[in-house]
Amino acid sequence: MDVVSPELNSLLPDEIMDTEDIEDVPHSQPGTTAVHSEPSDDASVPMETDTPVASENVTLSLATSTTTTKTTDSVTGTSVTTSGLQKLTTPFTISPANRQIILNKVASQASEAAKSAGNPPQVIKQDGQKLLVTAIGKSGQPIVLQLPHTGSKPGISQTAGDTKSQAPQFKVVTIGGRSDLKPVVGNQVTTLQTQQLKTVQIAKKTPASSAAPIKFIITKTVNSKGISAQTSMPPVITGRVLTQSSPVMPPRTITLSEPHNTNLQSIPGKKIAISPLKTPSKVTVVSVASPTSGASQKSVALPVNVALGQQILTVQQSTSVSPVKVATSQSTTQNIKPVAVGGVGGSQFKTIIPLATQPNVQQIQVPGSRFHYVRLVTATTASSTGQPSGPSTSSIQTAKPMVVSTAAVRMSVPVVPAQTMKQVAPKPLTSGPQVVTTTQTQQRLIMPATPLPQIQPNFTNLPPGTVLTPAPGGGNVGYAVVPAQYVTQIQQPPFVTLASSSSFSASTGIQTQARLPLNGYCDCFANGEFCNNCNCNNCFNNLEHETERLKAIKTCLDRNPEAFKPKIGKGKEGESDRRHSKGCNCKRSGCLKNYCECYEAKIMCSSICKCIGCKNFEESPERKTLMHLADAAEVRVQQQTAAKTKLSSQISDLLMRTTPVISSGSGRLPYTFVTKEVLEATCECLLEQAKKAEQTHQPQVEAERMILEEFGHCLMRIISSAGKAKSDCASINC
DNA sequence: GAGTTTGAAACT
DNA sequence: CAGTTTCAAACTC
Repeated sequence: MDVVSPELNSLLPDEIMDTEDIEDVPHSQPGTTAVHSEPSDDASVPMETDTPVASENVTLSLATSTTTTKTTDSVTGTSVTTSGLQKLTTPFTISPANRQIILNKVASQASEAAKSAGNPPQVIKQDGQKLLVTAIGKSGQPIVLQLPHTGSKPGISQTAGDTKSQAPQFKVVTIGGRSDLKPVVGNQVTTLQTQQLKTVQIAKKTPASSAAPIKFIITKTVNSKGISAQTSMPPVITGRVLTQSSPVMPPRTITLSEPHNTNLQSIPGKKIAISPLKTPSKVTVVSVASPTSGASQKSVALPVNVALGQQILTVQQSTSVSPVKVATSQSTTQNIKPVAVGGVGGSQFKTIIPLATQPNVQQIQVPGSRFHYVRLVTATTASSTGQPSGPSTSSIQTAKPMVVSTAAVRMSVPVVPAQTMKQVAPKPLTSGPQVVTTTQTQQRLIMPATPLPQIQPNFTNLPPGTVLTPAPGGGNVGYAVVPAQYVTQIQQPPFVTLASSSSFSASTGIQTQARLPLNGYCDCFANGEFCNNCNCNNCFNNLEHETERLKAIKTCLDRNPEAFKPKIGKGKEGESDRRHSKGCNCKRSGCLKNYCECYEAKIMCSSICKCIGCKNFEESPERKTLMHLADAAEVRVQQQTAAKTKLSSQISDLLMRTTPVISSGSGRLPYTFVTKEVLEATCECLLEQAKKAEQTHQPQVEAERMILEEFGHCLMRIISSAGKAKSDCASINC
């Protein structure tokens, strides 16, 4: 069996076309109802019908009401059942010959749409294989995707149950922007099991040659129960053609025209969330059921994950023999899970409406492409002729999560010792509480950073209140360190730690755990710390209930050995990146809010994350924007701080410099009073004294003394004058 | 500070 | 393993 039709194989990227793990919808009625796409070029018979027709014009009414509408081609008898979404009716016409499908939104109700089943609103000329994409909820023009003509002869009918019949490669992708659309699970009788959709985000690092990161969204049907008459979905391919070698599956060449030029990409607000570094961990395949007879019916549902509240419109296509069937019976009850893939500008919806009966459709998020890619896998039992590399089996294969070769994707998530933990080296245990000096200023109870099978015995055997301190060169193993505030308790007689244990001596770990705050899972407990200054009620996460606490710890570790491991550890060996040990599971925050543990830890989401609509990857424009904003804010704060500091410094310096000037009046230095006039006067005085001594015939020594005394008098007068001037200025300034 | 949103963890 | 429930943190107003 060819899991992937040759056409699709030639159209889809290699990594997308990796079908090894793609789960296919099981056939409850193998060989009778399934319509299989032929790998060969002969794919002219898209519908299961006993009546050959020259042309197959199928009008489908996509009703979004709660009722399910099934339309039937008047010519071929092909009926299409749509499980509706409210207030959405989209009739369209299928022309298998030209392989075009046009979807146009109409405002009619579901019933009207059903009535219009026999009235194809549009007939497409049979001149090429096209895939039309329309925007549901918008009046935009339909998008036409041109598929390469396979050369098949249109109009050739296949009998029901013909496993070699080729489903027409009709690809209809409807993209809508209604925010109020919600998936409706009908109450009608259905032949399909309730199906659930999930999103697989395949992340890979942006290839160097790629202009933008590629993201894949793969949808698959999760059918845990057998479904009668299920067929795969018709292939719907959008997005750029990618090539990527896969270690599992050989590369495949895609020849489909690239949808870059389609209107799909030009639809505003269709930001597709890109999940980086992710493998197709979430795959949802919508089962497709095709009735083998008028009574039986196969439904085709194609889920599409779209951005921001986009809803999935499921279309059931029945290929019943009866020409016209407008009924709400035999509808498919499907649990369609809307997936918000991100984006901006409000809720939008994308709907991929499968028209063919067989192919499985997988929505793919291509990192960086900002568009949804849908991988179509045609489950068929037909001969594999023409199938380039697809597996050929005799039965429809079960779709499995696709494994995409993403060499750049970091897969392993080794957990390293807690970053926030204070690692201490074990000390030889002795009896009784021990208090050992430590370099840490504040001791905190630390849980072992490693899985504690080795530590646990010693840990549990530790006397309550034992304090372990790091030893020089200690390993990475963390041990319980009692907070400093509890050291006093420890140093007290042992009754402190055993006081309450007797009452719970028989309590199990769970019971003990239940007594702990928040069932033992408060942050303090999770962090391996005692509760301190918490608002816990009836808190047992303290030293007084150490026994119960240790039991609870043991219980937690038994249940989850990594319970006390840090969530954020280092990446794979050789990688310096920090990674979340479990990965986040964000759905609505886009991993760009602190709700996301990855984002909160300022790390990128990785392949292990299960988030939907992730934007927390390196190439994410949203993340870059946030980072830029954060950086800008930080820079701004730093600049403001620096400016304040500088200004303060400048003010201080200015004050320091301007003080002499300002106080020049009152704080004038004494030497400023020694002016030229003062010096001349002083010199005159000294000369006058010298003359006086000469006239009196005083000895030289006496003459010098008289001159020096006069110099002293002059200085005294200068100082006196200066002091007087300062006091005068001060009095004036006041 | 109250109400809402979100997602991890527990639970089924 | 997947869906549901719980609830505290994050977020908004």
